[in-house]
Amino acid sequence: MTPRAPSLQEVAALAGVSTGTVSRALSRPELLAEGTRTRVLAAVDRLGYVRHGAARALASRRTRTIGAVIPRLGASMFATTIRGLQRVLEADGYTLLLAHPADPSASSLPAVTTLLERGVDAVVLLGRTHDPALFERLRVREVPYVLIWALAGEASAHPAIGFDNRRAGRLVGDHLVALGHRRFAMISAPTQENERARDRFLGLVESLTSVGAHLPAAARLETQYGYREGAEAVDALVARDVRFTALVCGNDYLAVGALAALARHGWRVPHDVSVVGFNDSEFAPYTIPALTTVRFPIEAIGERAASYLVERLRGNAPIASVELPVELIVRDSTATPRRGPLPR
Amino acid sequence: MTPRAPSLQEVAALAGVSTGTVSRALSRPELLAEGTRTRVLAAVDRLGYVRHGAARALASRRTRTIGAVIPRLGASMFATTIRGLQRVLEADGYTLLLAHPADPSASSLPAVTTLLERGVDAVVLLGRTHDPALFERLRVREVPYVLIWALAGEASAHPAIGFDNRRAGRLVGDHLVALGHRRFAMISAPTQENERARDRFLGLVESLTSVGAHLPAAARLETQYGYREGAEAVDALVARDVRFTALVCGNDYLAVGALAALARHGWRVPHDVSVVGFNDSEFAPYTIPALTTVRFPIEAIGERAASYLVERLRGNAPIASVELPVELIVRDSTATPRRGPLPR
DNA sequence: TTGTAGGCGTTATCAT
DNA sequence: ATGATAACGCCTACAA
Repeated sequence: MTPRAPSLQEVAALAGVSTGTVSRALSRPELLAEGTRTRVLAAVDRLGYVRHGAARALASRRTRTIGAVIPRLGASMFATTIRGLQRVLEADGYTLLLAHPADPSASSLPAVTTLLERGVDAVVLLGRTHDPALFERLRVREVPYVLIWALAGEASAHPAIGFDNRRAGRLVGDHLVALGHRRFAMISAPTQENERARDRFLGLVESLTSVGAHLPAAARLETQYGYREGAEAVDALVARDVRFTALVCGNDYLAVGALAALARHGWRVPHDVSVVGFNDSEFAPYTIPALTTVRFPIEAIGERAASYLVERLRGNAPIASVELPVELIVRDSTATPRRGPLPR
Repeated sequence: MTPRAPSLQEVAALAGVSTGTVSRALSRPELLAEGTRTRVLAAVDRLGYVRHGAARALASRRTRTIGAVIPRLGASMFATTIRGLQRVLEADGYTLLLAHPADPSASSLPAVTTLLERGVDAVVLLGRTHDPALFERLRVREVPYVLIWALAGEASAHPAIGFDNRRAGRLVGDHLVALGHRRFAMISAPTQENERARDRFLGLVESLTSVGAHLPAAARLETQYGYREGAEAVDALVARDVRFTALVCGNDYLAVGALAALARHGWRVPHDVSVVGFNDSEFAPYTIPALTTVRFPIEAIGERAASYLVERLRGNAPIASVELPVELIVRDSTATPRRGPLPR
């Protein structure tokens, strides 16, 4: 009648062995004699026994749990990365514990503290900008960690797995410049608080200034990622009477929204305007006519981060930092250069 | 020099009190005398003490952890729901533990087992289709749970929080029928394995058959969610020479991809074809010209599920089942009925 | 190959 | 308001 979950003791009693043997049957079955093992596992099965994680953790000083601090979950790019993480971790018997800062630009220290309380064996941090106290905490406790969507060397010596957003920005700039564009506009996330948006912007500018092309302040809009926002940004550019022949969109949602708005204003892509987007999402907009895209290895980031940590926890010293490749998928190479959109 | 994390003992020693007092200072500070409390908290601070979750869990038989089984993470709809979950849970001191079935249509039982091993206080399950053995496990252990993206009464008496996909399908059908449409096409996820896709489809058909409108087999395409897939589906419909004046897309990614492909084929929306999408993602495509959309409360699902469980864990008996409203956002009401697209 | 027993760091109960 | 102490359920030496 007692609905309490069965314990090791009870399994041991039923199988006629000691608790130690049951424990071994579950974690290192190869150490047991064939007969004992089957008998024990049968008892486990019969009782529907499930190991007690907290007790295991307390005794073994390991939780087989990995924590991840992810702001802006809901933006599907990070969700896809998490899926990569989870897939690999699960294969090694780890579970993923999620935490997020109160607000995307807030400190991750409280989130990390939560994770440490939970006893995570390792931590995944998104981005490169973090409170130094946070790293100190991790160091003191000797908890391995890795940054994702960030690059080592970017003002930090932490292990990191990601790609170069700045290089991606340059890639876009170089492509458009080569097509003959000189007047640009850009819609992006707030560069102040979003380091990835900032890098993409900086890379673009780097490329443009090298050939004397323009990206005047009036042609730069910062907004949240989303279809609606992309469309509204284009409306704003039109309202401001900004002239440009190339529009760079900080991610693919913005790009798709922008395309719709451009069509509404009667501008043809790529005849009147070239449009380029950075492809954060898992739903690649490659087939949208004329939209050129930078493609990122978003799921690979998660997978690599997971393998790195798993290796670390095995006591190995895997390669600490990985820069994954970015790729430009060109859809507007034919028409160069454009007439340029006219004000309304 | 020992990098071991400080324990309750050490804090107690430093503060000159017993471990019990330190424990209370952290969980129920109001029980302590003003002076003792500050003294203890100072010691906590000084040592950088962090509670040991496993030990806490072992002693208190509570982990303050909630598990969620989410297939297809990466599809941003679920990510947004998770964010809702997490936001509310965090406010009550809970942490979210993620698990997922090996493959979206596989049993969730192993995932739930993992979570139970971790000692989760409650479980969130996505969808209504689950192994009965799973519910049995939860019942035996008296672990509260709730289904999300599902409705109670849908062949189950489990607590559930979601919306009626079937009703959403009817909503779309009724709208299009009222506009005068009689020839339909639909692009959706595989209805065999995706219960939400199936419900949307069934609802649509329900509405159509009531007025004798068509949705012939040749006009139904099943594919994965994505821009590319939406575009390819339209190409396939064209290739098959299917005639329709209304196209229903199973989610918004498909819809956006389809719109692009329709444009490529020279069909104007909504002049030649009405297009409707179900809005799963957080990036609402409402501003895309002429795209009519069914909007779902995806984040609210997570929030409600979290509050429900938190209340349950507090020992209350909150309302078990919630049906959230869906909303049709019409963008094609003016033009009725259409000429209908011509084959290529 | 299997059993035994000493922790692991809290919480909760019971005194005081 | 505070202290002492017995669980909590398992893992892991170590012994047999």
